[in-house]
Amino acid sequence: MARKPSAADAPLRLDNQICFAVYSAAHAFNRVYKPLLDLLGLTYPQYLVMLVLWERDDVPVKEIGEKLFLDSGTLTPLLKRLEAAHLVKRTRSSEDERQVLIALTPQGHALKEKARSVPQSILAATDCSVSELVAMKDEIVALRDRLNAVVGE
Amino acid sequence: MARKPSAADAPLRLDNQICFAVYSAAHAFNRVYKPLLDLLGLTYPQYLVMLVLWERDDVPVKEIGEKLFLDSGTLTPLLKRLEAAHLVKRTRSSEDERQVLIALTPQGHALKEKARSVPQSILAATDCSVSELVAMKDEIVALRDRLNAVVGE
DNA sequence: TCACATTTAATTGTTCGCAATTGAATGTCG
DNA sequence: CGACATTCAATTGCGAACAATTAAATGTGA
Repeated sequence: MARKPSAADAPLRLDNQICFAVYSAAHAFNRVYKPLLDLLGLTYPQYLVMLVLWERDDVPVKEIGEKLFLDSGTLTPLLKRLEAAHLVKRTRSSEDERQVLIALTPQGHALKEKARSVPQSILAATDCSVSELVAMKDEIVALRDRLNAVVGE
Repeated sequence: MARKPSAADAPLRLDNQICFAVYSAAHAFNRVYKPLLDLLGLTYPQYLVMLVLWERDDVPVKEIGEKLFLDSGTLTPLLKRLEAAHLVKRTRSSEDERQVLIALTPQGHALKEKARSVPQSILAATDCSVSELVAMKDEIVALRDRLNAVVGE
């Protein structure tokens, strides 16, 4: 039973799975980012949150979650760690007391300058042209959005 | 100080990051897999281990780790959970007592048949042609391998 | 043979990621 | 206005993921 490679098994072969490609590529990115982000004192998900805040400050947790596809169970402890590192401040909104607004501290703002060298280091590690990467990124985003549409976002 | 959108900020914008595309696509895949794998009683990483074992049985932990890019810190507890679920058996190799060999139980073997419908459901969720997916997969794998080469695998 | 390095899993501790629940604030509808 | 549902963040519990360390088995070289 299932001793020799069978054509019927092809869909279950690891190397044929796009999702394993994506899964393992995500981990590979993480490993490349790690030493760069260690210099900033950030983990990769924390870096993503900082990217959001460097674009727009004073944002409710909900909005960060929508941009990063993460929920409060992930974000609440992560944001508390960023607060403990003096990079953000968490304050309950006065208009709507259900919301918690996340604002950068001066140190959080300042970290942006140190982070500017990161994307270029990553680009070098990919050994790809910018146009290739943009094309791949657009394809992957389109795929992601179709997947999220199925789950029902 | 960084009030209006600046061209210098483009590399730090979330939407320009291929790695966020990959990261968020991996999570999107996970969400699509979840209800399918719940029927098998597996998590996604556990499913990956089972894919490896369905291809070749009686494999040392090390080899599973190399195929999935995971280390013993991740695999040891995961394999213990698969053993607790009666899907695999862990036995120390007699030739080399450092190695632990992972073998499928009859239930582990049988689960392969239930899993055959999974890849097709995923394919449907992507709303892509097979050839498109194969092309993307190959690109992503090539990128992953270049990234892993930089870290030094 | 014996000291030493290497290999392999297991362990410990920290951080994600998510499902499920809780509790407070807000919205809605009769 | 008042019962009810909804929204939002926090919390709890579990399963990854990985760095760092440990311990045992094996390999290597003097």
